[in-house]
Amino acid sequence: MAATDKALAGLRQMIASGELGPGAKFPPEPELCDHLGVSRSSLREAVRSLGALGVIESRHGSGTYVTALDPAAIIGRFSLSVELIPLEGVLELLEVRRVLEAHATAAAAARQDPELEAQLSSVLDRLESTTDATEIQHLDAEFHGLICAAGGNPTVTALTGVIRGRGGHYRIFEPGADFDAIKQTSDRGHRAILAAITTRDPAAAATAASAHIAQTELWLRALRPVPQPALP
Amino acid sequence: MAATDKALAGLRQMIASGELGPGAKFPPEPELCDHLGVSRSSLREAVRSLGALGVIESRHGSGTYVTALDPAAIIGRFSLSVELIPLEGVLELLEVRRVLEAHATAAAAARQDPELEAQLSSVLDRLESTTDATEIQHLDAEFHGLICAAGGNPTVTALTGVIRGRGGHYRIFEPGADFDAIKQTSDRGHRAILAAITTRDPAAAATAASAHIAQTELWLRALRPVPQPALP
DNA sequence: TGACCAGAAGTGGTCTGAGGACTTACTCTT
DNA sequence: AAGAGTAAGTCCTCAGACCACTTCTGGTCA
Repeated sequence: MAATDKALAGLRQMIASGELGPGAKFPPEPELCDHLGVSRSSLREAVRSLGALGVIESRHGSGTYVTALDPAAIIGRFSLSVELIPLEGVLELLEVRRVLEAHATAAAAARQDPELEAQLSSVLDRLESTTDATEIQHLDAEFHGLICAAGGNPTVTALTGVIRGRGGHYRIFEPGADFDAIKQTSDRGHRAILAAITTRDPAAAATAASAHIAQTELWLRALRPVPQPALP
Repeated sequence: MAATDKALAGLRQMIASGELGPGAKFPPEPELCDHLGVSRSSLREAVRSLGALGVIESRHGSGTYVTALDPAAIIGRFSLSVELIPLEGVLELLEVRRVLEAHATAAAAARQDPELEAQLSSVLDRLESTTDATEIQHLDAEFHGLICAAGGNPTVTALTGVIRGRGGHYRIFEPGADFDAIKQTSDRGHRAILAAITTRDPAAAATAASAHIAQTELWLRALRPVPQPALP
């Protein structure tokens, strides 16, 4: 077994066995090297691997710790890889988002939360009054993010957020021939979702959300823009 | 900006910009070090990070390559972190699986594929005739995996597979007082799913799959076994 | 007594250099 | 033309040194 793999397995085992729970601190690097039987370089590469996956966190000068192992945070790490997925794969991911977000939107509609409805209405007012692509993207993310959060499952919120972020790199809302038509269709979709939530109709909310995202899928399929995602 | 972060950003940028597409080969390590302005240690830690995320693959003696950037493969990498998530988080993830698998099962039912139905029936015959916990787990995974694959979205298949794998670490089917009752309920759930698929009823299939997984969630909530996942 | 500051110890971050292990391509032999 | 052997290219691992940051400790001063 390769040295780095040995270190990786050892670190994972320390967590899986319950020896180190969420938030626990690992021994110092030299001690871990002895314990795992690898050099410091190999150990550090293993630590980086688990760090990229959101399982371990190194704090300079302080130590190395197990993260909270919160599923939403771990899924958030996916954005590093999802942002590099080509368009073909993004379409597969959008189906996941469509299904999950329909579910979350239905749950949000069942909650009967006037404050949420006021927030959403405010976001839509701002969204409908702008034509700036970046602002559209941010407000769209806020709208859907608020709804997903109201759905009550942070994991769903994180997962849909990652996928939405990837889709946003393909700029549908570039000023162009179809801009007005696309924008109007999008705005109507958002209003339909809000209406279903306001009338506390989960089934209608799921349908509206599903249709709205399906529309996005159609635009992406049709546009097939140059797959050149912008990094943050 | 820290050295490793600089290397990480540089590597990602090379992929995101389109300079290196899926399957492309990176320059040798010394050359990359020059280009990115970091030492070999830092570069290698960055490569490991992207390797853990399924974006980059290093082949000993050959070179470092961009992976196929296939979303299913990238999601599969999640199992390394998901397998360490505590029970509380697993319940959130199971809701994701329930929603996605209901969707995939409905799609499978709409496909009208006699060969699939024969395969599923065979798996259930074997599943119903065993009481071995490990075999139950494998056959259960095969049953649900076949259905998800028939659903047509590999990303959904990968995602549900990762979550199912995590849930499997909690051994519901340990021989005990409730074993027979649990096993019978589980078997009935599987038959209900297969019946809906055989009668080509997507709505019934979605409902049956959703109910079956919801039952698993209930068992996990009730049992709250010692969270000691087994590593492969 | 309390707050603040300086130093010391602990810990991760980075760099350099060396040798080993594996893959690949080439060349020579049969 | 096929095979074995060789050489070049590349990643893997280790070791040691030094730097940067955090944390704790002890003392000082108001």
